[in-house]
Amino acid sequence: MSKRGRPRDFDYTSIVDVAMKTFWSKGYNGCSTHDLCSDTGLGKGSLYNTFGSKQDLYLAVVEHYHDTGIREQRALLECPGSVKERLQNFLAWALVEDFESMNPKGCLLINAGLERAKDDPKIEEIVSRHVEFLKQTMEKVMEEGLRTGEISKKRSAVDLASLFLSSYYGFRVLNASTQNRALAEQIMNGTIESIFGA
Amino acid sequence: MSKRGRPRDFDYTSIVDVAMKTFWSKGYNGCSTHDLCSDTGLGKGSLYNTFGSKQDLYLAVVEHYHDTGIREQRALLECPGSVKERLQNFLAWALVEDFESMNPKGCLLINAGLERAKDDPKIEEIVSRHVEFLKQTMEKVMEEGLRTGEISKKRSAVDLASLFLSSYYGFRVLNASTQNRALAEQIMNGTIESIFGA
DNA sequence: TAATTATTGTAACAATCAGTACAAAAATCA
DNA sequence: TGATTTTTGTACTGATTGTTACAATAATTA
Repeated sequence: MSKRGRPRDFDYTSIVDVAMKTFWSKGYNGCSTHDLCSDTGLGKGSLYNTFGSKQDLYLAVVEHYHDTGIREQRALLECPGSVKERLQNFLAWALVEDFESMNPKGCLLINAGLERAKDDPKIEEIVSRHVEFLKQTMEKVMEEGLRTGEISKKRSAVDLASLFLSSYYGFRVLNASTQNRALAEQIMNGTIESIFGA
Repeated sequence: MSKRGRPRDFDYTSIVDVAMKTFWSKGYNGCSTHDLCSDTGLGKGSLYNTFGSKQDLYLAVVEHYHDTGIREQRALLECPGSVKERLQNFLAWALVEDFESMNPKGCLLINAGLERAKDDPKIEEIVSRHVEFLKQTMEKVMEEGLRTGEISKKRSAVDLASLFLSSYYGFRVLNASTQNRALAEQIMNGTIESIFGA
């Protein structure tokens, strides 16, 4: 009972993956459907037949970034090891993303939120969902730190997670817009110190 | 010894101010020269005669935002009062900007950095300069807090300033992309708590 | 007043924009 | 094989992009 008609000769998710890089490096308004076609190798017919519109493809891209990103982030935050090590690894992972990977500009999710959330409620929804997931994961980590005594019990897990969340996104956007590695390392230090003391 | 020729019948900086709002709400790639003309009331002749190009006008806009912004931020951080009050006021000011003002989307400077720093080195330069100024101002405030004992002496002013800086920008971009006021208030709490303890 | 110099609005530019029309191609199913 | 169904590439659409050309306008200076 397979489908009739000519089968498409490309893989949906690998096209989304390529389009992701195009949107990532140029932004939504900064890249054209022509850019997307030439980067993916698809013709306009295939692209519009498969994804409907530039906006819909962007949604698929951001959703895909959320899916893979939240998995990666949870893996880092929920892996074995001390709480301090895990939070350090989380920031170190972001540092590599921002300074040593081929990935062009910071966190695609926050870029999408800043550029499109006001114009596209679905983008705002995905970004809010991702941030909420990430914050909850961070809260669990902070609770563990408080339970084991790694973190002084004077502060609540919610406050700690909120701080780490905002500091993390500030880290990402400062990295993307200033490319200042020395600053990045000071922020990593300052963030870890603020949670675990001197 | 005044200039010859027909004088322009508009004020340069007030046009920059209007263009700032247009770029702020729509982004660089998201607004057209037509948008800029209709918002400012200028014809294309005047606009190009005065500013040269869309890119040059954007540079003037971001520079102007930097000028006025750094003044406002320093005033908040260097005013009389306790260090805690000043840092709280700083975040409260950003909260009003992001949730209660007519200003459209977060901090124009960081938006400009994310959208244009990779394509326009002059934008990256302005953003880096602003961030550097702001961080130095924050460092002075933290030094004062350490000197007076408001802040526990276990941490360095540089670490504290770096943390506050990143948390501040994370605050701004999360506000702009999720419009979640409850989260914003948790971040304010978490940030202040992390500096001054429970 | 006459010469000079700058600003202004309008019209136009080629290029690019997102999206569509459609026929050829390629597969499945009967 | 022949009918059906989907994909694919190409050509095209009208609208918009950033920018320029230029003549009319309006001021100053001599």
